[in-house]
Amino acid sequence: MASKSEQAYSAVKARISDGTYSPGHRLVLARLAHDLGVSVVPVREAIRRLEAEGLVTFQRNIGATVAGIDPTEYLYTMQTLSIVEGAATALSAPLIGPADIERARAVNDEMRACLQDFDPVRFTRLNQDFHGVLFEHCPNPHLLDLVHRGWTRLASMRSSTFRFVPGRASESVTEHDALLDLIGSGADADVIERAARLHRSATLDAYLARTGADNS
Amino acid sequence: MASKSEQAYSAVKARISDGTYSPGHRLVLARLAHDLGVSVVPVREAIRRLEAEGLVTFQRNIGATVAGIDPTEYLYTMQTLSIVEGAATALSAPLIGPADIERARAVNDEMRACLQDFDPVRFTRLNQDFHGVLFEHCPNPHLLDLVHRGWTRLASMRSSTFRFVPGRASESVTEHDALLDLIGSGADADVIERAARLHRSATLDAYLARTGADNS
DNA sequence: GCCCTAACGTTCGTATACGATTTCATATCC
DNA sequence: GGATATGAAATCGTATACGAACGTTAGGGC
Repeated sequence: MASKSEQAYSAVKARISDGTYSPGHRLVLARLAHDLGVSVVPVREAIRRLEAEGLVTFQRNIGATVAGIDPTEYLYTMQTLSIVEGAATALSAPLIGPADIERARAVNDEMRACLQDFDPVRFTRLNQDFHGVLFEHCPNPHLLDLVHRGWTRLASMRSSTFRFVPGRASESVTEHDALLDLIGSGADADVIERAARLHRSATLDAYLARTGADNS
Repeated sequence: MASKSEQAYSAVKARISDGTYSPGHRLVLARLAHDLGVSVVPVREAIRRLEAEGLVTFQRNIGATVAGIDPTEYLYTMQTLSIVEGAATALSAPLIGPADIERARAVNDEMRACLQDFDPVRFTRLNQDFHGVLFEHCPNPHLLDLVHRGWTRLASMRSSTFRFVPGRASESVTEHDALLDLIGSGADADVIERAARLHRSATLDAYLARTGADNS
């Protein structure tokens, strides 16, 4: 059995990711401890871990709250993610075989099929599966960890994802195919890195364009 | 006054960075608590934070040990650092003014002077100061945080730094000047990013060449 | 009517205590 | 003699308890 700390960590993280605890929600240690059936010490540890990942903000003698979806935070996260995802893709590319590309292609076809009856949660999941196949052979686990942290952060503010820019989803699927072509043809690492980075930052640009339009 | 957790965190981190606790050193909670004059709960929190930063490894029901200087870990950290430093430099470049460049140049001159009577600790500190000036205006705090985490990781295994490849230090100083020239001349972000990334990965390459020579 | 102050309740911070798990040494059996 | 089981010691994991800090509200003074 996992430790109580792990339980608390997973439980709170899940509730943040699925939206049960919205941004700004106050996380009272004693209350969480009661709800989860454990004492406050493991809950404290869980909260501090979540703080280290940027999912909650913690103020001494005040308490923890679920981290907000500040647009600038979103920008920072997406920009950082574009950098580490791009590098991780480029590093992984030489190790990706034809079988992997076939699997990625299959996932991408599912994403294309998902464009009708658009389900943002399912689409996001498939998107992670797609890039997961690419990163499977990533030779640098540290870099991969940074990618996963970025994904987790995005999940906690997932109201800011594809849901907001539906047109971006179909572009994304097209770019996936192009990326697979590049990898399959053994393109230079520089070219692959640039493509992967732009793939992510284009989503950010679409978001910025949309919010810019809203403000005008 | 800072909380006991903070005290414990800073104290243990400092002792890891300055080498008091060498890699592999076992960190016993009760012992640390006694030495620091606090109880075990704050020490636990401190250890978990250090674990999140990768400075210590923690095994359930077994305990914590100072993270090792596994050569592959060094490789991962340096490679990741080359990526995030490169990107951070490129993002910061447009915001760096002539006064900043002058300051960076002054720090680099200090580094050049430091090449005689080589003091690796001082040199590493000046190196961080140099890049610190460059990152001062970095528009993405997340990215900057990743850079700082990388530096901290390197500090914990600083026996793997310039001390091992003395010839690399003078190259580094020369590259610093070239980098400042690039930034001052308003070069493209791509060019600056590539130069900054190579600047870091060249140190890694020098290390790999040296250890490779040792093994043959 | 408004502001300042003080007391209250809520929540966090830390210490202590006890139960759970692992490890190592020793003794016993094959 | 070697391998395995058993015990004790060490260490971690968690619960509970109490003290400290913060925010809020009620009361009094201006």
